[in-house]
Amino acid sequence: MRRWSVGVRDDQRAHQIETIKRVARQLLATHGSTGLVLRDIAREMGQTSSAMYRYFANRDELLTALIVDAYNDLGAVVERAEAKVDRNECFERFVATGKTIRRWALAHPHEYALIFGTPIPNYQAPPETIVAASRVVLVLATIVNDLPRKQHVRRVGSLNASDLEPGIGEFLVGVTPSQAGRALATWSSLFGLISFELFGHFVGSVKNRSAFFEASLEEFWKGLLSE
Amino acid sequence: MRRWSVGVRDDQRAHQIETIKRVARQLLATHGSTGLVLRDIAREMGQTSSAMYRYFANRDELLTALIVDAYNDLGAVVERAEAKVDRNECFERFVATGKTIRRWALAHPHEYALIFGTPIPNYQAPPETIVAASRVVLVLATIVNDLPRKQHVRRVGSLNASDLEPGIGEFLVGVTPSQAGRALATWSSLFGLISFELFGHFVGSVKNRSAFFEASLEEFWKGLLSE
DNA sequence: TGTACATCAGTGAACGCGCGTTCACTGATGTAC
DNA sequence: TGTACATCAGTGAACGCGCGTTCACTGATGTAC
Repeated sequence: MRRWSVGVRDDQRAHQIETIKRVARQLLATHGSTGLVLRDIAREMGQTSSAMYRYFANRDELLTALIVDAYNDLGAVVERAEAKVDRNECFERFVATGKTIRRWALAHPHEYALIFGTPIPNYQAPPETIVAASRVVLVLATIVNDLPRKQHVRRVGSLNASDLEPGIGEFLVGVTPSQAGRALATWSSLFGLISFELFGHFVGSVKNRSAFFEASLEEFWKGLLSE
Repeated sequence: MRRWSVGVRDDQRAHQIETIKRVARQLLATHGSTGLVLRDIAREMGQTSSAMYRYFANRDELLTALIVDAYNDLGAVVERAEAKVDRNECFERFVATGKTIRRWALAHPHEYALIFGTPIPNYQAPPETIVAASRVVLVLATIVNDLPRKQHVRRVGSLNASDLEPGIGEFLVGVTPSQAGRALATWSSLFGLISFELFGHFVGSVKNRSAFFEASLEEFWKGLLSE
């Protein structure tokens, strides 16, 4: 029978897992996703590559852990930033959320690419990533849910209820499917802007990326609501 | 001195280069960007891997060729589709452009990822890719340029002329920088929508992706113009 | 409290594989006179 | 038109390297009685 109190060994195990992931994130940041090599992580830690298999069954499991962590890290940072804003100021909450997502993306470009960039070939994301992924989405959804006058959320013209998944009603409450569609499009636009910037598609056109992002963010909000 | 008429050898050479790229695109489509392996391409062609070096100095050069081709293919397809629409119907031209980009992306997901997804680590895009990249952008710019009443293009509130690169004025003519910013944001939103769909971020929320895209496209256009 | 045993972390060598790239070469095709 | 030479496509073997993963093992740490 397993002891239910957490002993020294368990502590060290958890600590070691954290170290592996920290080093992995470091390599990710310096060498890109190609640099995520088990042997390099072990070398960096002064250990053998086979030691890694005490903590992760294989490379994909480590990758999953990093993806889940990235979603959670972004989620936590955004939740914290958004929570600081007056609950009644939905626009300010939206701006804080957007700016925080962008700041996190710029600070962790490779982790951002991991979760919002090209899917990794031959890698199937397990369900646990979906749970972690929903955190940021939930922040944005809550802002819409907290709007005092929901009828002001613009509809997406020719969108029917059947065009969206039924589950969407649990996230976005008190709005019509057509309005939910507008919210989805707004989020997609937000991440589109960040991806375009991060992946180099504003080279030669946008100079002051922060100013452009923040100005666009404001317009996205205006577009979400009807005057 | 080189013969200026193109001989049989030159024809065959050009044909061989096309074959290599075609096979490479096939492998890209079936195995993702990881599947882009010189040895596999050669094997598929019934040749030795070293034979590839008659046509491409190294793997990066082939990659560049594929990227340039992808941009040009997308550009050509979009140009053709957009040209079919009545020049006076700017909205219809925008819709045709957007729908064609999406259709191409769905038909060539890995080529789309190559040019609009996560940048490839340790790969520096040479200037020739930028030229090819500008074709699609130009189509979208021309639609805005052809608008009869440009004052109806919405401005991006707090955007200054200095926030954009000066060269933007050569693409988007007759509009203020603030209006050009709105156009840029619209394009970014368009590609954001496609990337979100392709990279799996609408799983669990959007069911009928075509309907959602087309409905959103219409809203993007409305957002571009003030009533 | 002490002892026998079980559990776990980490080692080091090896397996099997695949990669991009080089190089000396052969034979076919084109070119110059 | 014929011949000598240059150019080119493609071969096959090899280099050097790195990868994920396995496996028998050693020694330290925790557990049960």
